[in-house]
Amino acid sequence: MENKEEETSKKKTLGRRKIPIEKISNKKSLQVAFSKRRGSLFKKASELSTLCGVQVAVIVESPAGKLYSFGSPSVDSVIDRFEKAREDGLNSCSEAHEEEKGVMEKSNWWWEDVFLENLGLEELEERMSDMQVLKNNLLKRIQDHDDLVMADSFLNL
Amino acid sequence: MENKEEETSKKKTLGRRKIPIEKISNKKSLQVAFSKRRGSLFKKASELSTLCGVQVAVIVESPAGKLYSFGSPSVDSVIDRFEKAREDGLNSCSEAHEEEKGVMEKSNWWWEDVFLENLGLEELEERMSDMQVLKNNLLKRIQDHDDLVMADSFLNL
DNA sequence: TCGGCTATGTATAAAGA
DNA sequence: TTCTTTATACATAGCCG
Repeated sequence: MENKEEETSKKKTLGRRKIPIEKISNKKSLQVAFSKRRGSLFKKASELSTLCGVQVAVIVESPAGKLYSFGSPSVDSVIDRFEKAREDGLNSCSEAHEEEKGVMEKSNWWWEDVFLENLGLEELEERMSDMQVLKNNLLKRIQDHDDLVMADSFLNL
Repeated sequence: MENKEEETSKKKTLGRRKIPIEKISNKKSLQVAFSKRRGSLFKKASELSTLCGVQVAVIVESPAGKLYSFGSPSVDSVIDRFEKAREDGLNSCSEAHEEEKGVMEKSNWWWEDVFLENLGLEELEERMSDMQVLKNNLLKRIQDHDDLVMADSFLNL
């Protein structure tokens, strides 16, 4: 009577859980967290800009290496001011952030379970486009290794 | 009986109030809100960087016109990448404040969970090679698709 | 400006659709 | 991946000192 929830005290979810601020190991979780937090960060930046009437610029790299940005009124205008201010010297304050990259786990599968069979033209072309980005990232990484020999042979991609 | 808190309504404060997202008129409040939110924004940026192992840069102007920034690993490195990426024109997506948002959020990124950060040269080249294969599959699929569409349109004629 | 406090608004981890 | 739901963690407006 009183304990209407007694045996059915099965909470549908655990609700938000506390997580340590360190690189998320689970790829799926990391991707989801990235998307949500990137959106929230941009939103916060937008609010700060509106509430205080100030310019703001945010640039973030995705786990895949793609760059996303938000700027009010625009990223470029803020960057210009930043660069200009840095020349003049003393009217900017910055906070650095040292961090160590966690060791990425092995993953030699990639698109093992990627099926192209059931995709529409639009999706296929979308992936073709995405692959272009991935290719650029790969090339960039390879060049970082200061060995362009092999890379050149793949430039025909 | 119902208002058990009536006489002892000793709530010290009203707690957080909801405020509209528009420029704060009261100067004092604006200054306070700016300081708090700037700190929180930087903190969020830092968390995103750590949790997802990605680079982040944030630049904000204070109500007084001073510039504050946060970057991981540094504002400059991220700006450099941003500028460089813009030259290439391909791998960056941005949102302007008053413009339409979320235009480029549509791609599925099936390899979003692919991390190139800590791979060795050999692994990178291996993936480059794999990508060659995938590209061919993609092109073939697109070709097949086009053929089907072509065939269909012919039938309809 | 800089913190501290409180009550409430908001962000978000997990899981499922 | 995107959207929804749920419960909880975290952010923060208004006040004080």
